[in-house]
Order: sequence, then structure tokens, then C-alpha cells
Amino acid sequence: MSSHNDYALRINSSVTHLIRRIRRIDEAQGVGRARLSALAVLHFGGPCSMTELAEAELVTPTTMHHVIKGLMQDKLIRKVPDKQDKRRQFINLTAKGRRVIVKAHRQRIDFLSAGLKGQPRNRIAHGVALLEALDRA
Amino acid sequence: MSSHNDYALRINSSVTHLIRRIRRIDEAQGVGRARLSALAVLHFGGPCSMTELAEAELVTPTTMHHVIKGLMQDKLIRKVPDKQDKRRQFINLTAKGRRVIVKAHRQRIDFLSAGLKGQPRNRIAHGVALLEALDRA
DNA sequence: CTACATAACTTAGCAATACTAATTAAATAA
DNA sequence: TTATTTAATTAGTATTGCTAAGTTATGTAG
Repeated sequence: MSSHNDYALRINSSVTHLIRRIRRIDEAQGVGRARLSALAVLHFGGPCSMTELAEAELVTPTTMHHVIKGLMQDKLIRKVPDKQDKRRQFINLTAKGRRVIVKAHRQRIDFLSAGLKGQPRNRIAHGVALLEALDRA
Repeated sequence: MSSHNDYALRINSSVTHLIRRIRRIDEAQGVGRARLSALAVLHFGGPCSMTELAEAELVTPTTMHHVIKGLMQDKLIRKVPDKQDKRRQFINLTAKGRRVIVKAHRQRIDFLSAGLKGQPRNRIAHGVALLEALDRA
């Protein structure tokens, strides 16, 4: 259907701009974007291995290795050996790491909340439903 | 209002996932993301100077300099001296550059179009309106 | 006109994020 | 046991981002 194409054009444009603005918020946190994103996975999903983290972020284990290394140096995470499998290591947030991700997440949510202000309830409910549908597609 | 906060949480989550997937589409183009984005500005906005491009992308002129350098090497853009001001140079897309950005844009739009398939017309219209409102906020 | 300031772009050097390929160590299958 | 697979690392490279410092061109004040 041609109108789907037209809507897709408008969604692409607004999402592109939204991405830029969210990126700016993330970059103001003093922690790189890949690192911040890894912290978010650990915060909302709980401890997991490096490889699982890499899968969640759609990057190679090598890339995640470097991200983890940086997070370790900043003491935002901790590695815990897996007793069952000596090859694996669980990545845990430190208290400091949790503070960082909670603050960063708060700022994103505040930005989005502010954007919702004054919007019709109807539009918000449908908008959220659409985004979640795009996500599942 | 507390419900705005709840909606913001859901929007943040779905937009985060959407960003990841769009990033993957962009990365599959064989041209880096910053370069692809610069090509899009030139394609949809027309020729402009390096500094203007940097402003559009919210990066420093230095960063844009490197992006432009890479695009030049790949022959995706061309520099044209400004007769009025010898310091400036206009950046133009080459035919090859235009092909690259048209194809990449097409893939993004196709991905989004596919996601809209089967969604109620109502939800789509409101959803697009919400995204555009967030963009203006 | 000279001198100073500003603007556009470049260069040098650094850090973060991403990749492939090769390596090490541990677990599992044949 | 041997072979294969899996988890993590290391080496090397490219891209994307920054600041600081430099060059060349333009504009302005004296």
C-alpha cells in the first residue's frame, strides 16, 4: 500500500532526529554510549556473560570485550567466575555502575516525558502501541 | 503526571530496540554510519559546506572533515570551490554517492513499511503524529 | 593601508567503538 | 582419547568522535 510508504518516510525522518537527540543525552553522561547501553542490559536484565551481552547488543564478543574492559577500569562492573563453567564469567553491576545507569535512564525518561506533555491521551496510547508493534515486527 | 512516565518508559524501550535494528540496516550498506548520514543530508538538503554539514549532524568541523575525507576517497562526493569565498568549498554528491544513499534510504523505508503492515490505520496515523510531536518538543 | 580578529578548513594526536583473524583454555561429542 | 565447539582474549585495523594548534582567506578598526 502506498500510504504505508508515506508513513514510513515520516517515521524514518522523525526517528532519525529522535536518535540524534537521545544520543546527545547519552553522551552527556561521561560514559561512552556502548558502555552505557551495556550497563542498561545488566541493570534491566540482571547479570550475564560477556557473550550474552554481545548478543543483546548485536555486536561481536570482541567488541563487547573492549566495552567490558573500559567498564572494569571505571569500576562500573565486576567479573564473577562461574563455578559450573570455568570459561565463563558473570558480569555484575557495581553500586557505582548502578548509580550511573539509573541517572542516565532517568534523563532519557524525563526527556521523553516532557515531549509527551500536552499530547492527547489518544495519540500517546496509539503511538506507544505502534512503536511496540514496529519493535516486534 | 505519572502515566506520562509509564508511557515514556515504554517509548524508551521500543525506540532503543528500533535504533539497534536501524543501525544494523545502515551498517550493512558498506559505508560507515556517519558517512551515510552525511550523504543523506546532501541528498535531501542539497550541496552545502563542510561546516554546515557539521552543524546539521551536531558534530565538530574536525569530525566532519574526516567523514568528508573518507567519502572523497570512495568517490561518493566531490568538492567544488566557492568563487565568492576562497575559504569555502561546496560538497556535492557524485552519481555513485546518490546511488548509495538512495539504496540505503530505500532499505530503511522498506523495513519500516513492513513493520506497519497489518497495523490499524488509526494507530499508524496517531503514532506518526506522536513521533513528529516528540521531534518538535 | 596595516593590524587584529574572525571564519573555513586542515593537521596531529587521542579515545571509544566496531570488525576479522588468530590464540588460549575449558567443556563436550565421537 | 581425540576432535570439535564454546568463552574469552589478543593483535591489528578502520571509523567516528574529541581538543588543540595551525594555515589561509575574509572582514574590520584604527
